[in-house]
Amino acid sequence: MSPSPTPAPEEPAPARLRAVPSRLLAGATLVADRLVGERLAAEGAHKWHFAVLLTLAEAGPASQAGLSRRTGIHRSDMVAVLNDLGDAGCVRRDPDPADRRRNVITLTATGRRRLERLDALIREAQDELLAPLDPAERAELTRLLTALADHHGPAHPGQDEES
Amino acid sequence: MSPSPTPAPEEPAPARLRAVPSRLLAGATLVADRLVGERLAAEGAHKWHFAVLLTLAEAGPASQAGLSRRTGIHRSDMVAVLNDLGDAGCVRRDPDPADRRRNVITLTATGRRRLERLDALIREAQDELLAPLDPAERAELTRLLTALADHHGPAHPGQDEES
DNA sequence: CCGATGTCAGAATAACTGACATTA
DNA sequence: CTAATGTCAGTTTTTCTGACATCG
Repeated sequence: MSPSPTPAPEEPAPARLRAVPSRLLAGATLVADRLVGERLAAEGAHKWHFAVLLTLAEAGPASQAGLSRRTGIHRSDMVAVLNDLGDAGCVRRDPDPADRRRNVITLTATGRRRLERLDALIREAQDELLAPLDPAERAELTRLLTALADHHGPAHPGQDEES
Repeated sequence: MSPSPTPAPEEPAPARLRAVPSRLLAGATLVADRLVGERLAAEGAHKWHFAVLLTLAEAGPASQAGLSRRTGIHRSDMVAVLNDLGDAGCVRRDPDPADRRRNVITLTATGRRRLERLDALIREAQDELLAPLDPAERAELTRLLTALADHHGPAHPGQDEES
C-alpha cells in the first residue's frame, strides 16, 4: 500500500483490454518464454533441446519423425536440433537397420546429464514465473491450462497430414 | 470412457513435458491466437486494430506514441495499423496544434461501429477458447493470469527506454 | 505407385533495431 | 543539447512450405 510514490501520469492499457483472456495468455507466455529462454541461452541451449532430451528420456529411442510428433517441433527443424545435440555428444544418431529410411536417436550419458541441468533451469524459470501464486494456485492454473490443452486437440495441429 | 475405439499406437508428448506450465501457456496461446486471428482475418482485421480501437474508445484521443505504450504495439508498427484504420475511416489522424511533433488520433463513428463488430468476434473467440471451463473456472483462470501480469511488469518491457 | 522419412533452401510472421527529420 | 515523436527500411526469430532422394 505504498502511497503512490510516483503520481504516475502513466498510460496503462484499458481495463477491458487487460481482461481479455487470449491477451492475458499471450502476456504470460511472453514472460515465460523470456524467463526460460534467458536461462537456457546462458547455457547455449534452446527449449527444443530440452523437449527432445526429455522425450528421449521418457519415451526411449525414437526416429526423428517420432520425436517431431511428440515434441511438436517440425520435421525440418528437428534436423538442426539433432545436429546440435549430436555435436555436443548428447545423442547418437544411427541408421535404423529395420527401416533404412530412419535414424534411431538415442540418449547418451552426456545427454542425460545435460537434461538434468536443463531441467533444473526450467524448473527455476517456472518458479520465477509462478512466484506470485501459492502452491494451490499453481496447481489450479496447471489444471485449467491442461483442460484447455485436452479440449483443443494436440496444440500442434496440421503439421503435415491433411486427409 | 469410450473403450478405446482406436488401439492408438499414438505418439503423445511425455507427461513431464506436457506438465510444464510455460509449455501449457504457449499451447493455450497458440490456440487462442488461432481462434482470434481466424475470426478477425475473416473481416480483414488484426488483433492490433482491435487493441487500438478499444484503447481509443476507453481512454479517448491519443498520440501514436501514447497508443503504442497503452497497447504494447511498437511505435514503428503503429504506423501501418493507423494507416489501415485511417483508410477504413475508423480513425482520424490530425496534427496536434499543441505539440507539432504529434498526431492526435481520434475514433470516428465508423470506428466505434467497427469496434463493436470486432469486440463481438473477440468475445466469440474467447468463448470457444474457454469452452471446457465453467464460469467459475474461467474467472479463476483470468484471476491467476492477471496475478502473473501484475507481478511481472507490463508485459511489454523495455520497448524503448533503457535507464 | 503411394506414402513416410531425413534433408535443405526458402517463404511468411511478428517483433524489434537503427536511422532520420522534426519539434519541445 | 537532449529527448520525444512519426516514419521507414531492414534485421532477427520462429514456424511452416516445397521440393527432393531414399526406402517400405
